[in-house]
Amino acid sequence: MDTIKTRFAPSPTGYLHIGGARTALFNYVYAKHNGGKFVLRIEDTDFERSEKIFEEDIIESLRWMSIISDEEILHQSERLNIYNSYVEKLLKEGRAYYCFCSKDLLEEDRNKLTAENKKPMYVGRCRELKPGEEMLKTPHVIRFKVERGTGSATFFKDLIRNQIISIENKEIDDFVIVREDGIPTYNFAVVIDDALSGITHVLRGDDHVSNTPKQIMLYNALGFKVPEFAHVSMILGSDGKRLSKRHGATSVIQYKKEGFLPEALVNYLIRLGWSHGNDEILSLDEIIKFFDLKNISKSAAIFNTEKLLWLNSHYIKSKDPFALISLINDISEDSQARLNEDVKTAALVDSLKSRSKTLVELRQKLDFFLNKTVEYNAGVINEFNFNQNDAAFLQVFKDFIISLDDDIFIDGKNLEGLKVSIESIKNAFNDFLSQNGWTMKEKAMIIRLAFTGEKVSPPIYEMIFSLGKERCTERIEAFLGFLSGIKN
RNA sequence: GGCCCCAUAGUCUAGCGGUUAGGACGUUGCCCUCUCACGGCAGUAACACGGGUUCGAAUCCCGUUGGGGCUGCCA
Repeated sequence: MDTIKTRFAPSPTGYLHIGGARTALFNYVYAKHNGGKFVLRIEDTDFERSEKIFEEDIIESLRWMSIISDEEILHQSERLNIYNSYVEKLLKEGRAYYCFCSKDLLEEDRNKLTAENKKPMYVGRCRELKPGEEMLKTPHVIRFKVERGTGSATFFKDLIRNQIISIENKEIDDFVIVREDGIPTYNFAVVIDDALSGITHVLRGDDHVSNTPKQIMLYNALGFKVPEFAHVSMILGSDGKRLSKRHGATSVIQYKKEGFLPEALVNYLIRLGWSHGNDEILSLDEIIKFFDLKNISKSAAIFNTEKLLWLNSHYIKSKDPFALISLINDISEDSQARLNEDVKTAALVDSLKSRSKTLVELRQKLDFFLNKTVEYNAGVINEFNFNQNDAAFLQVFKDFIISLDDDIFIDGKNLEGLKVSIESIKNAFNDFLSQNGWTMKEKAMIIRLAFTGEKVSPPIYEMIFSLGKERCTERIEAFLGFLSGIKN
């Protein structure tokens, strides 16, 4: 048996969307599971809509998900003369013919057939034509001559359904294989490329099932070995309709920008339509290890952002804070300050990572720390009836901060040291509270508000550590000032 | 319209002739707790419908309904 080889062949007419990403993933893990090869091919024969930036986006998005081509990436636009030689062959053997019907005429035919409630197909006007030299100088396309024997059908076994799908030839048009501009169409180029590059298994979207018989005819006419086919169901939007921009982010790059980790997207996408028992959390390596076409679902799946967010928060939680800092910096806008890769930032990131579903959200929660000063909001603060006693507490608390041992506030990247520091702050603070007969519960909120201006914040100890003595005392004073302002 | 495909909770799924129909997301309640989270525990909710086949069908067959795809000189 041949070594298994799969491919992902997108057209660079848009950013890589999650449906394509899932197809690429299926191809990649199937090849890898079987010790085979995965290749990428750019189907850029639609010159009108293909753009280089989309191609770059596709490659970069796949690379981000760790999906990398095992061979040089092919471009159909560079293989035009290869296709030509095969067209000649078909023409010579009478398996293809020139068609001079104008687009208007075809349109007319189609309308007529549709009006009669018939399938709009090419009527075969030029099928038996023997054009001379002069005629060939006029605009024409080349069509494949589909065998018309009564009852003739084309079939293939779909590996996902594990079932033969058969389509009668009368349902299939004499489809165009070379356009008027001499560029081959998808159905033609794809067959030649797959055959020539030795693709053994074609895993693609459900939307290609009706193309498959056409392609099989071409494989046979060209004398190529027909590969195996597996058609994966599509991803639908929350309303059960085909996924589109209406459903929010659809491109891989958008998910990256919104703070998703590639592990989460990969895990989500593979579980959308494939399963391994009750396993939910799967690394790429595990997916490759367990992957089997038998476990791919036949039905379409609705994309569910909630579950993706859950997986993303899972992977965020499992990461080292310094790794998170650099991931956040990677996706930060130019206008945003870069996070320092120091233990002060790491302390907060570490406590915030279980509170964030995306990297973007995590970064937002760091705003209070990144900003020079705090904006206090009377509305929020008035929800708590602070009085003179609270102001007095803050004064004492400030003294407590100042009294803290300077050795606690370490620098560098020492996470072990961080644990010790947090423990020291915790112990000192608890002593401070109990000596005065106070509890954490009754004092936490005012401290939180003083440090951040918000009702929600990272834990107090981490904030004391990360802000440091000076910024803590500054904020306490600023808050005290604000409090006296709203009292008057 | 024609052709093809699909059908277990709101969502993703396990199941492959005999199960109290399992897991996960979400959601609800409780516990933990300095806020918010995390975590733990508990609850919630499904075999689209109708016929067969069979001692027995979520599982096999047929039909209905519903959904999706294709019906381009796009891929």
